This record gives sequence, C-alpha cells and structure tokens, in this order.
Amino acid sequence: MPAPEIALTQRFQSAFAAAFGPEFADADPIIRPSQFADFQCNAAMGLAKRLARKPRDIAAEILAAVDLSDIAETPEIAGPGFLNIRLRTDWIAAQAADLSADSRLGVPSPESPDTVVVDYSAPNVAKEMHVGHLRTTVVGDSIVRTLEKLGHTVIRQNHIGDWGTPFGMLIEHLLEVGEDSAEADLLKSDPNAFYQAARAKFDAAEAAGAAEDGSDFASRARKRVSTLQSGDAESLRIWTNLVELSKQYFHRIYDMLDVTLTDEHLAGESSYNDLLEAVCEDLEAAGIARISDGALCVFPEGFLGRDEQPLPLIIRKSDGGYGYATTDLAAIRHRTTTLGANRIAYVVGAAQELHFQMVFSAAGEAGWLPGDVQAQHVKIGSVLGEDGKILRTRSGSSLRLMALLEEAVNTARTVIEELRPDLPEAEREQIAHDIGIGGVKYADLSTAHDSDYTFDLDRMLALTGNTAPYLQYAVARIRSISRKAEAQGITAAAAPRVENDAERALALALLEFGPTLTAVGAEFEPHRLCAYLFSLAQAFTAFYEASPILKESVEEIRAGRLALAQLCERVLVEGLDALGVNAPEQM
RNA sequence: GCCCGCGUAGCUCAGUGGAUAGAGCGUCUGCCUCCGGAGCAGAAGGUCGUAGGUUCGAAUCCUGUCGCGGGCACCA
Repeated sequence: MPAPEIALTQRFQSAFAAAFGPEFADADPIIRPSQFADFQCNAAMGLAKRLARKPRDIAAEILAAVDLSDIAETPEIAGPGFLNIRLRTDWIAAQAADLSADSRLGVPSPESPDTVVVDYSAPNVAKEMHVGHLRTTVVGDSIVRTLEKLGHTVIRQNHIGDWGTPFGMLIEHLLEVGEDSAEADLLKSDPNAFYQAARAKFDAAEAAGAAEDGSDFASRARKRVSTLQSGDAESLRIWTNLVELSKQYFHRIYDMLDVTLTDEHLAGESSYNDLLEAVCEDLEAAGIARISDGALCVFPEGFLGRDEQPLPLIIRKSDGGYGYATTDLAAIRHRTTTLGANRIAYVVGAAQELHFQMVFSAAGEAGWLPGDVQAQHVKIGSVLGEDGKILRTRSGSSLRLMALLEEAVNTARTVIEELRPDLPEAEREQIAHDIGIGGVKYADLSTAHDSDYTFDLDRMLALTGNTAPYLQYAVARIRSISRKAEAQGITAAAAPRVENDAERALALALLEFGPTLTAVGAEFEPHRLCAYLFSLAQAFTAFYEASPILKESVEEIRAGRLALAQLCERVLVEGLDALGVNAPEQM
C-alpha cells in the first residue's frame, strides 16, 4: 500500500530505463506535491543535463514512455519541463480503502529495526527545570514515541546532572542550613531557591578570595567534591538525599507533562563513575590521550582553538577529577556495547555542539563509535528573552516550569468552563489538562528544534490557530459526529468515500501519514509532523464544510463520508500521540 | 582573534536547487434557521540583511560584507 510518491517514483524510474537505458533506472524523478496539480515530476531538467538535451524534449520522451493509466491521468508538460500529475480519484479511493483497513495507518515496518538510544531531558539535581529543559524533554519524548511507532527498539536515557563540582557547593550549603531546615525543604518545592542560595554563597566566597586555611565556603565546596568522589560515606549519604528529593520533583514535572520517562530510564552522570578510570587508562594506553599542563587530554583530529593550537578534550583534570567529557565517553562506550545501540540521539542544547563533535571524534578514534553506528546531536535552540539574549534564570523574575504549566492549564480551564458548563467537573479538569499541556508541548514541537526562539508565553498558551487545541478540536468534532451517528443507528462504510475535491484532498493528506512519520524518525524532526497534522486538520475542516455527513440523505454517501472522517480521526489521534499530545473525547 | 549557527510579511515561525516564497497571530471584509464558530471563506501585507558568484533555474549552494546569538583548557 504505497504512498503516491512511491508508486509514481517506481513508474517513472522504469520509464527512464525504457527511454534512456538501464543506467537511468535509479535517476530521481523528484516527485513532490504541487500547487498546480496533485504531484509534479521534476526529473526532466536533471536528465536533460546528463543527456545534454533540451528539458522539454526529455519531458516529452518521459511522457511517451511512462504508463500511469491506472494511477493518474495523462501528465501535462508545463514550464521548463515539469510534468503535472493529477491522480485518478478511484486510485486515491482504493489507497484510502487500504489505509482504512491497515492497523498501522500506512506506516511501513523497517526492514531492519534500529536500536536507538535517545538521551533527553537531562535536568540537574537541585535545580528547577526551565523552558530549555521543557524543549529537550518534549522533543526527546516525541522522538522516542515516533521511533516506537515506526517499529524501532528505543532505549530512553535520562542523563541527569547528579554529579560534579556543584555538589560540593550543594552539600556544604545543606550542612550549613541543616538537613531538616526550611531551606532544605525548598529542594522539594522550589529547588532553584536552594541552588541559588548555595551559588550566591559560593560566588561571594570566591569574590572575597580563598582563606589561608581553606575554611572559606568555596574552598570547602571544592574539597567536598573530592571527598564525595573518593566515596566518603557521609558525603554520599547527603548526596543520595539530594538526588532523591530531586527525583520527586522531576516526576511531578513528568507526570504533569505526560512524558514517558520513569525511574528505569534514569542514567545520571554518577552511573558512569566506575567506568571513568578505565576510559582514561584505555585512551592513554592506546596513545590517544596524553598529559598536557597536568591534565589528561585527547586532542581530536581537526579541532583548533586559539592561536591555531590543538583543542583539548580534558578527560582527567590536573587535580585528578573527571569532567563531563569523560562521562560522555563512558556513556558512548556503554551505549554501543552494553546497550547495543546502532543509533544514538543526543537531545541537548545547541551550545554543546563543539563538545559533542569532539566527543564523537574521540570516541571514533578509540573505536567506541564504529562506522555503522550513528551518533547524532539533536541540537535544541536557545531560549531567548525579549532582549534577544539567552534567557537566564534570574532570582525573583524567572518563570518556574511548574508555574508555566499550571498557568497553561488554568487558561484552558477558563475557556472550557465557559464553553462546556454542561460537562462534569472531573471531565472538564481532564480536558483542561489535555488542552493546556498539549498546547505548551505543541508550541515547543511545532518550530524546528534547532532554531533559537523567543520566549513567548502568549504563543505557548494560545488556543487558536496552529495549535494543539485546533487539532484536538478537529478530533472532538469527528467523535461528536460518530456519537450522533451511533445514536441514530448509522454505521460507517467499509471503505472511505472519495469523490469531490474536498474528499480527494483529505484522502491524499491521509496517505502522507506514513511517509511523514518515517521522515520524522529518520531526521529527528517532530516539527514536520506538526506541520503535517495541521495541514491534515485543515483538509478535514474543509471537507467538513463541503461534505455534510449526517445531513446527507443518500445512505451510501453518508456511510462513506463517515468512514473517511473516522479514518481521519485515527490518523490525527495517532499523530498527536507521536507528539505526546492527548486528544479528549469532547471539549 | 578563530570556529559554529541565525537574518524570510507588523509579530512568531515554516520552506527537500524548481513555476507566482507559505502558515499562524494581528488588521480588514463576509459566514451562526448550520453534523460543534476553539471554526470557515476572502483581502491587505515580501527588494528572503546586503553585494557578488555558480546554475537552464538560488530563500536554499559558494565568496565577501553588515547585524545578532553561541562556542573556544581543567563548570556541566
């Protein structure tokens, strides 16, 4: 049950072989939707160059050689040599009928499923999640949902920041304020307040300069880091407490967001501690790492810093400690060997690009990232404030993620209470959640993940236009029709009806679901799915206006249109699910 | 200084080397005796930062330039 592009591509390629010889059988026909026809074949210009002939003559020869009679009407030559193709309505109807009977809705199973590690979310212990984390979490979750629908094996990895120098500072602060103090309780409710207090203390001590005997806060915090890393029991106990409190906070956010991450996906930086020494030893033994200025460094090929000097990837600091480069190298080795990944997606901020390029390069030199394993940094764009600068958490004025989510739900609740006072309160509450959270997630997913974007609360909470509520509303309308149909004893036909222009356009849009989902999984680009679903919903509402269902008196037409609407509902719901957005029964 | 990215409608953003560059919001004009108006139909709004180059064809590729963001040795 091929999508139109695939069917047309096959036909044109055999035509190329027949007209120009077998070496042209793999030429790309460049089939794409067009405003002038259903599809357009743009192969003539490229072939003209290869053959040193005129494009329009080539187009005419393709036309003579290609047989589309069962798929499409005879193409028309236009412009410099485009072939405009209008599909036969009965062929579209047959494809739609196949789609309707297909439990996978046209999503092809992969010939060889991938094992994909997706590293996403990665919040820091004892820190509030902010809008940047919202993006890495929501985009990553959409990617794993999409890959699973495509039939790949997905291993979620939440690489939380549960180790490193900040913990010296955090532990010392916790000891100073007291583990049972009100300040300590902030870790559960408002982790940023706790973190910022510790940070402020550290910065102040740094500015004042280190005390001679090392009794100042900054010096103690640094010392605590090595005590912790050397396995000191008391330090570990306090650290474990910090992590546990933060896990509760993470799960509150994940539950609120309908994100699929659970405890079993936690693989924080600390989980690689026991592997770090071996990473360094192996790299040094292999001659890949060497000591420079007291630190053990890898100098990956092709990376230059200031003054054209080779750029180091520091894997063991001069004080013997390990940084995140070492952790990431250990993680790669673990993921390709123990976890058996052949694709690894790092859904991490774009600012880390150089770091990941160097880590991937170093891992490649070490043989930990074989050529048949794809490691990809899914770059998440920066969140900018109104001033066009990176949005930074400022004490007092920063917007907490939980507060943002609650505001989104409140906005939705206000609307639903006004529009549907007839519904029970519990159902209204669930709908408000689905719309508010879905709206925020969709706003984040609908722009390209690697583009910087200006933080705009109104855009995230908007309920009209290209938003989750628009898609949810389309689903709710179809379900409303289905409920009424059932009450009237009307059943849907086995196959969707495809006759008028609106029905053709809707059916064509439905056929694109499989190819779209495949592309999203291959490129890790959920925003394409958003664009597709929005255009599908637009095609549905146009159909909704043009082709009345329950008001139609001819039983056969009515049942066929109902089947088309219900197929559209299934695709919309499946697509929204791939985004991690729930569609309420009614709204 | 070097490297990476971005610059598209008033705003927020899409845009696979292909015809006349699209959408949402906002603005303006219509449509509720109507399967659900969170909707639909339409209008206005663009020297795609700028100057060159490659190409039959450039928002897209290359070079310069201006502006903005990010990164560049022991934070993660």
